[in-house]
Amino acid sequence: MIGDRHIAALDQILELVVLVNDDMTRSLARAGLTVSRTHLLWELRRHGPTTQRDLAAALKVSARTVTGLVDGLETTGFVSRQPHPTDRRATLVTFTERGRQTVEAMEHGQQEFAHLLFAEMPAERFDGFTAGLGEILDRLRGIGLAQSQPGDDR
Amino acid sequence: MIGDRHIAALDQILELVVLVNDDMTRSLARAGLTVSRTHLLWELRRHGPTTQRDLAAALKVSARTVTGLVDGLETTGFVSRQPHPTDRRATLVTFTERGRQTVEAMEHGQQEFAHLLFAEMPAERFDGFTAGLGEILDRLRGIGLAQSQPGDDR
DNA sequence: CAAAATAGTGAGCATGACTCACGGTGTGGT
DNA sequence: ACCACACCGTGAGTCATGCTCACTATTTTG
Repeated sequence: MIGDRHIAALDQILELVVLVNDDMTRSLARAGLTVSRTHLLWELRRHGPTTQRDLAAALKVSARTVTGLVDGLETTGFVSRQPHPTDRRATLVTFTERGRQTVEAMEHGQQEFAHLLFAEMPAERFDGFTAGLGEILDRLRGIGLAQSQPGDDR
Repeated sequence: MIGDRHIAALDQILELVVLVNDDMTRSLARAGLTVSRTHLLWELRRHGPTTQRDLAAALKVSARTVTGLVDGLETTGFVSRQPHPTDRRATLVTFTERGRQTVEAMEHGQQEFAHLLFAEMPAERFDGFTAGLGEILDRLRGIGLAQSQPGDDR
């Protein structure tokens, strides 16, 4: 029956999630980073100097969590805290030179990773994959994600 | 150029990872579970009553970590510790009735989730997707996963 | 039978997430 | 102009997950 093939495909997706997660975590550890702290650096990359409050909203975590992430990134020299020019309550988080260079190196590494995954794939298969993936993403986003219960993770 | 399409596809994959992770975590929280504890339950489901040492090997974590996971699952009533019949050093971790029912419910939920993702997808697109996904998984597994540097996670 | 290996756990550490409470600052209503 | 309220960041404390080191109890091995 068809159902079995669907379950097998879901198992493949779950394996992909695990492999990609593990790979990212290892790569980031080599660079002296964690996944959460990297999220924060990417937000800085997108939006430039940002208050901790805005970072909390963008990363969907509490303000207290951002304090901890910035503490860590400041200790290891990737970002620095600057007073906000007009609001003395707020602090602006900005890249240090080292932080900026690290993020640029990560962007380059990401391109290499994409090349590694797709470079030798026939165009037809690549297109078929992205078409299916796009549809799956639409459903995941659309269903609100809150009702379904995959119940497991591999 | 083609490279841009590859990067876009990688971004899709990273979004998928995030969405699936978040959805799983939420679903499990509703059931009173966490990802790691669920891994342990699935191992019990596959292999029946198991020593903590074997669970540690299966889950690729330290023995000490298994102690903590079993502590939590025992407190919330999903598993119980039984003395090993022949080795008085070891303990066998077994399902409680509640634990067994919970895992069966999760399996059912996973089937619903697969149905939700794939049910209305044309067979041709489904096949194209799984073909591409299979090739990507082969590369991820094969490359050892340790050399590449995606550097980012969304 | 003594020495070495194994099974589980206590203690202690780090990360990342949360809440609650609190001090300092900005803003709006009267 | 002022006071009450809202907002920003952080200290303190909690929980889950991982780790190592040290220890006891037991089994296996030489």
